[in-house]
Amino acid sequence: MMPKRDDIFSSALKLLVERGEQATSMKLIAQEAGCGIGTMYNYFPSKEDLLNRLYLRIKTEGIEQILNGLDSKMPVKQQFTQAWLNAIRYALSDPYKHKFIEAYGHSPIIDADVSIKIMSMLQPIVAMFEKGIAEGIIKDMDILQLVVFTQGGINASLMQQPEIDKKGIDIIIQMAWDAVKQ
Amino acid sequence: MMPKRDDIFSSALKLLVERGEQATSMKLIAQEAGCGIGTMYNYFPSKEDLLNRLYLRIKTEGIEQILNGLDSKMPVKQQFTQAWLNAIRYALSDPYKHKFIEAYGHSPIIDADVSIKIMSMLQPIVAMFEKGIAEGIIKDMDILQLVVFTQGGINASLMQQPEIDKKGIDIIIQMAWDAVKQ
Amino acid sequence: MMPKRDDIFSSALKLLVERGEQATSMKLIAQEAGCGIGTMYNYFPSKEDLLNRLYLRIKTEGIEQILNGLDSKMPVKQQFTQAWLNAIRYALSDPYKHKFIEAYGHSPIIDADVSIKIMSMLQPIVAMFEKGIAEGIIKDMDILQLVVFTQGGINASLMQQPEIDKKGIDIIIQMAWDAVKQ
Amino acid sequence: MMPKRDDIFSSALKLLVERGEQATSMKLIAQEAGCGIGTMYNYFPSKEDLLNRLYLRIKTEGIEQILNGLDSKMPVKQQFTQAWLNAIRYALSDPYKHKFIEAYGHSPIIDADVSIKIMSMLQPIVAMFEKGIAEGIIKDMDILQLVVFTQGGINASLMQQPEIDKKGIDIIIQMAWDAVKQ
DNA sequence: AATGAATGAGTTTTCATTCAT
DNA sequence: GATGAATGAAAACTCATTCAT
Repeated sequence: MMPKRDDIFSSALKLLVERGEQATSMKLIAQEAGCGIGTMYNYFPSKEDLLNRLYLRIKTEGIEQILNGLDSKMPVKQQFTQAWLNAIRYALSDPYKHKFIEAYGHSPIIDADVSIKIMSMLQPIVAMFEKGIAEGIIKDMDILQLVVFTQGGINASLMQQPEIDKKGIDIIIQMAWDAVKQ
Repeated sequence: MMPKRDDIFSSALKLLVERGEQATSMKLIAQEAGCGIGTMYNYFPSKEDLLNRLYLRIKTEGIEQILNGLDSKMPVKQQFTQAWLNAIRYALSDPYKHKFIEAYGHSPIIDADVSIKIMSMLQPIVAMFEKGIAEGIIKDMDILQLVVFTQGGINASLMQQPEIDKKGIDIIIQMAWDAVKQ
Repeated sequence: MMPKRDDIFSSALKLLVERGEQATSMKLIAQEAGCGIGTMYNYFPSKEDLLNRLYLRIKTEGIEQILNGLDSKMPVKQQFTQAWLNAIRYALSDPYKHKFIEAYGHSPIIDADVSIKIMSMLQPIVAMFEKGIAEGIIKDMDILQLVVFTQGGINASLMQQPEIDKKGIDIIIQMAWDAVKQ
Repeated sequence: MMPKRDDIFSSALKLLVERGEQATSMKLIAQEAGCGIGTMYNYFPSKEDLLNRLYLRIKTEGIEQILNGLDSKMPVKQQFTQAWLNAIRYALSDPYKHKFIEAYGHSPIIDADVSIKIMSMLQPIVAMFEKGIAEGIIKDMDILQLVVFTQGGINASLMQQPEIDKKGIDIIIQMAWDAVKQ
């Protein structure tokens, strides 16, 4: 669609994860993307903007993956398992993306409104937890807390163990389910 | 003991959490600490060294807090509850420290050997999980994974909810226990 | 050809000779060259690199001048006279260049390999001395020593007497010839 | 006599020659001399002053060595040979001192009046040349030029060949003599 | 639209010098 | 006198951003 834009995104992603924000200059991103510095500024008005758009895109993509194939009529546990399996597969499919999200999620460079925008996409997950609570199979507590705890545990596991296998994934999802189940 | 060194540590902590590493210049840290820039370089040979020593100190302090009052003869669940209660209290007692650890734990500026040094301090926690597994009350799986998942879930919850109350804390610890228990 | 690069070279030359390396900041060179500091770093990656390239360029230029019009078929004494006349004229044509070479030739900031590169350019001078020795009109000794002594004497004279006249030049060349002749 | 002062002098000499002025801090000199920084400032009011006093002392010492055993009633050629032999022996006895003189002789950090003070000590050498000219065995020209050329040639040779042997020394003195003799 | 040389504010770091002990 | 921690001005260098081509 926008091949140059995508080149810039993927170069930025790679460099930011490998070297950190401080050590990743606009010049370096341009070189890696195979374009001039000036060109980058035709696509993104500033470095900050580039980072924010990159974050938004990756996070959005990740959430879409998570929600993929999720059907609100499926049993809650099956939805839960499916969602986290999707999440883990996405993280493993491109470790750069997962590391980027972990590293920049709390960075002051990411605008607060981007974080808010993202939360709103998780509505189907919220609905799933609501259903589970209504059925009495999930702990009756603040849903955001349920999501956050589960996500925190799983992400930490994936950061620790990027070469995880099928059995490891099943174990992690089991832990996540045990944490939230009634 | 070393009042100036401590001043530098606490200014750096405050500024790094509030503004991020990029936006925290050595000059700014010196001003906040009430000393000259040169003085800082008498204590720390570089900015990188300052960040690493700060990370090591806070992480060490945190682990000492976690292990505080822990007795290997206590029942496993009681140890588990005690340890995470300690951890949460430490995080809440100084939110800057907790946020700093979360933000810089995976930063490329923190040397890998610092992370390794820290892992070795968690031996009593490892022993606790071993005991739990031997007694058949904790999932029989890789202990590091148990620690990482639990810590990830709890930390994410605390970042999300810095004003958590007693009841919230109990709920989180309950989730953590359910995640690891057999 | 490269006007900006040349501007930087000539400002650096002037300032380094007039004020010494210590007192010649990159900022000062940029101001004198009429460009921004950053621009200088587009041409030279460091101050050290700038000094070495300046040294190499001036020394190369000087040797080219010395060898100018030199014909290996000319009588040895005529070659000798011509060569040193060339050298002296070059030194007098731009006293800054001569002073720079004298001041920085033994400076620790100039890389050893630059000095070696330069020596290899003096091959025609070496050939001239070889011819003179073979003809029995020049002292039969290590050629490098002959070159070094002569050059040392002449350079010292020129540093001492920058306003030297035609007669003074002839006297110096005479001294140099007497020093090496059989 | 002033042991600490001498310690400072010899540390400064060593470091300045090995590392250059830029890379030789007052702190480093103090460490090498085994005293505190403050102590150095009791002996020398500034770094510049230290360098100038060091230069003056070494140059004076060198000239004293050159003049040692020189008798105005000795034949001119013998005086000449003796003087340069003295000079070369001094240079070889402590290569640091020779290199220091060569490196800092034209440095802007050395005050002009120090250079003038030194010239006046060379009176016996001047007298020797005058005697030689009067006797018709030395070129009838400006004496300063004779001194400068000879010294320049010899010094350059010594810098080039710090491991020179007895035979090499004789050759150099021969060249110097040939350069000035009628 | 694409480019990259030019820019200078801002960064990390150094070091001569001071002064309280 | 001896000391060295404290200082901050000044240095080398970086890099996001601009703009003429």
